[in-house]
Amino acid sequence: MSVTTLSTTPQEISACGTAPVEPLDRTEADRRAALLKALADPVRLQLLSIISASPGREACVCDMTEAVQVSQPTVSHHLKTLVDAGILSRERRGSWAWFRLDVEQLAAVRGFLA
Amino acid sequence: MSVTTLSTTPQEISACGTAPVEPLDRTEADRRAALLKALADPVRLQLLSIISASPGREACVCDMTEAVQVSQPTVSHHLKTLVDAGILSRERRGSWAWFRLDVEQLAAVRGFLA
DNA sequence: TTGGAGTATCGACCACCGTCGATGCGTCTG
DNA sequence: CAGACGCATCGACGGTGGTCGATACTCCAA
Repeated sequence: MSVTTLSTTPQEISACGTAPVEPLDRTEADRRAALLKALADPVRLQLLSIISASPGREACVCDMTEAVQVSQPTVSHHLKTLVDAGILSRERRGSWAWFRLDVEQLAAVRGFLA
Repeated sequence: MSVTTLSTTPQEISACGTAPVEPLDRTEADRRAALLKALADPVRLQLLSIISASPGREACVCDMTEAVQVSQPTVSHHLKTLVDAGILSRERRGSWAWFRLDVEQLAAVRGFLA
């Protein structure tokens, strides 16, 4: 077969002269995008920074509502988003709600960003 | 000063008994959120996976439009988003547009996710 | 120079997201 | 028990983002 002949074998050559590369599976892409989307908000990054810097990587809501410049319902909403994504876990201790960082989930994000 | 006395010193104690932690600066949080937002889309993750797996970490648009299930304008739009975020760089070679991955920018994202 | 192929831009539509005030639900404390 | 406090949920609003078809732009080839 001549080098100028177009091939129909699995090792096909595209118009610009490169071998095609299979993209990431769409389902897996959806999963990863959902995780990144949960992280892609400035207020949520601030909340995570507070929790991450706190002893035991856990913090109480009352400390966070004072630290960021949004209303209490908005803080609650953002925390729920992070819990739903599996990045935080919620635990009630009496009147207060505590949130703990899931370090493995965050490590997983760093992993597929490599 | 008694332990039950509320303090107004910098080492204040909040209602739930922890020392307050300063959150991430809002401007820096905006910067990081913008980067993560650019990554937080399944189609963009698929495009990045193609580029990342290609020799030299660069790929031609024509290979990508065939690999993902969206229209050509949409592919162009997503690539522009990644270029604007500084994750990709664009280069024209004759008729074709090539995109190269900025590995340092990705490393920076992994860095502040630690 | 003219045609065609590869990309980018435009305009529009629809869905989703961040935000808030108001309100409901638990929990502790007089 | 009643009130107060901490937090979650609801409903609504405005802004943003993903998608497409149509179209303009750019470069190469004939």
